Amino acid sequence: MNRTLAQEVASRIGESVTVSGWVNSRRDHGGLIFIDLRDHTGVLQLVVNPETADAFSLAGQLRDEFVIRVTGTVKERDEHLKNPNIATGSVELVVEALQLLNRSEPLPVAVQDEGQQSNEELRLKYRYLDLRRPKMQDMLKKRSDYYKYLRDWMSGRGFTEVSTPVLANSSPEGARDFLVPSRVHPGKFYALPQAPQQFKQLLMVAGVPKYYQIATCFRDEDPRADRLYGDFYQLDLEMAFVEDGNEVRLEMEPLIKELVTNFAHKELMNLEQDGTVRRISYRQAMDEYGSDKPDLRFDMRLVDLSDDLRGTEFGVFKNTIDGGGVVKAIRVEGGAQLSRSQIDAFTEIAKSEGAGGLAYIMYENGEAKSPIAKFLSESELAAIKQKTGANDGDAVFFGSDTRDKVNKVLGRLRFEFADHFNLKDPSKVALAWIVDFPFYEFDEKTQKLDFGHNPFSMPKGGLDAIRSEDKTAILADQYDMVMNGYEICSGAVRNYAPDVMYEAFATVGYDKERVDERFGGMITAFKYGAPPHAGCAFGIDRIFMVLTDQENIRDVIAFPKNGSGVDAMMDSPSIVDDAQLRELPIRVVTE
RNA sequence: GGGCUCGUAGUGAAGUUGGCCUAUCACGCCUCCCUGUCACGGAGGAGAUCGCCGGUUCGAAUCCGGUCGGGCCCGCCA
Repeated sequence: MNRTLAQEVASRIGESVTVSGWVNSRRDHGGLIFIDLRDHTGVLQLVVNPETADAFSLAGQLRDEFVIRVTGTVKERDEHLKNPNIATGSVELVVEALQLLNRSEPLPVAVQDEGQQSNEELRLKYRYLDLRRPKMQDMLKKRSDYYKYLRDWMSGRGFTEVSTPVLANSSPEGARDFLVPSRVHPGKFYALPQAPQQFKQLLMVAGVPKYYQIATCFRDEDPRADRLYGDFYQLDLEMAFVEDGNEVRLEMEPLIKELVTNFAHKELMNLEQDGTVRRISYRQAMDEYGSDKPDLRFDMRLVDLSDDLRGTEFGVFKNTIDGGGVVKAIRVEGGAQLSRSQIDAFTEIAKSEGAGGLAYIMYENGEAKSPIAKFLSESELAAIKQKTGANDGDAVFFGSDTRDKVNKVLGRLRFEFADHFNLKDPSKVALAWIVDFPFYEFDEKTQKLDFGHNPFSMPKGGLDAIRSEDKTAILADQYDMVMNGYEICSGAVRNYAPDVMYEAFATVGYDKERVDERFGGMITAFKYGAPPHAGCAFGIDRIFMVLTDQENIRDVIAFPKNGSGVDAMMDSPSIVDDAQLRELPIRVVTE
């Protein structure tokens, strides 16, 4: 039997075809029945006449989502019967034989894009039904094309795809691991890799010049709208004989730019004159945008006014500055139109980030209106207006606290104001590399030095730098790519020198034994002629989410877990048999 | 672990300053009518202990306490 797809039918007028699919809807006129048949290519109207008695009586019993196979003749519709709203609207299939392949109970979720959409809890529980929706079918297809694009591109650039183990070793320094007990070695555990970090570096030692893999990564950390619980995918890559992060960045930039323009058909903005992706230091990103993953589709930079307000009469600012803090401001174009209650809402957001309040100035009719204006001198007001670039109709909001706190508060407000004023143009993509991350960071809570981002990256300046006095001033040749406010890539030039590695870990309190215990395999390998190398990993689910205008990463995944790490459809995680546990051997202790 | 928020027929919503709620509407479901609809139309019908437990009250979907579940955010994510 020849099988035809719904969308092919239009080109086969006069022919007899057989089509299978689901009943999308049925319109029973008593003496004539229309059925919209749906398959993965679209919808096709079937017409069933009383003349075909068997088919007609069966058609009357069909319900939504019944699975059928029909044979009939493709007929061009009379002009006045054509439906321009559907792709196959100029034809219909006059049914000669109808076969019921399977029935369906009324569905617990909506499977049509039009009209009501079920809540996500139900959509996830009945994901196999939710995936019937044309939007989801589209997503699955696009995602497949996307993966092919990635693989073709990497392969075309001379990268070798290597699969690394899924049963690996625990690395407690990073995210929480998923542990897998070993039956053969009672009491010992594998861990699902958070990333194939060590394996890919070992491939460099092995002499693979350019490695890549679409790698499954596992992390047992609480999810977010842009971060899945459990497992997710990275385009993981590494290049040998690279000592400068620029080499990796320039190698990979074109892929991301192509994805934006050729694959997603969006407009790139914010590029350098020479067409490369802009590079911003971590320090600059934090100071100017209040974030290490700024959305650069809009400007709205943070402006430091501490010097201009050093002698101010306004107590809050004065105390902050005298105490070593900073006063910064952000200009919101058109912000003067904000209502009292809207400002209150933004103030609440500021407070939730740790601000005491939210001072502001509204510029209206040539005047600076503000509850704090009376405390500020003419010259101070002039400096604020000039430095922020505020015009009539704008508003300026202030943050006053330690530098990090102010950056955090104003960075959040920048994000929220952009939402409020619709500054996030979905047709545009702004990319940037955030570079020069601090190698170490001082943790206020534990009062200890810790790695800033990635302990495997090479400190700029090597051994000498690590031994220097001010550890927090050491930079790493480490780079993140940001896309419209999302971190989509993280990478580094790696530390391939055992002595630098030991020293780097010693600074945060790891002795040689502990380093050997944790990363012994890699350190040993580095003793046998490890080439310098660098690489990175792209969060490809997240990129796909941005490229397809989704705000939740679960919407680009076939079978995602919910925010509690539960797969509502499969009901995992679940209890296992005692027999299984005994074999491992593991005992579950509950309170 | 913390903050905010949501939970009402199979589905999506309304009602939430206590009484007019014996809970409203749309889709879906069931019965019947209908030969050109395409979100077909028409007539009728069934379907909800208002997430769960407790409290306040003459009276609770509505107020209070607790609890369970979802979502977003903070922490966390080398």
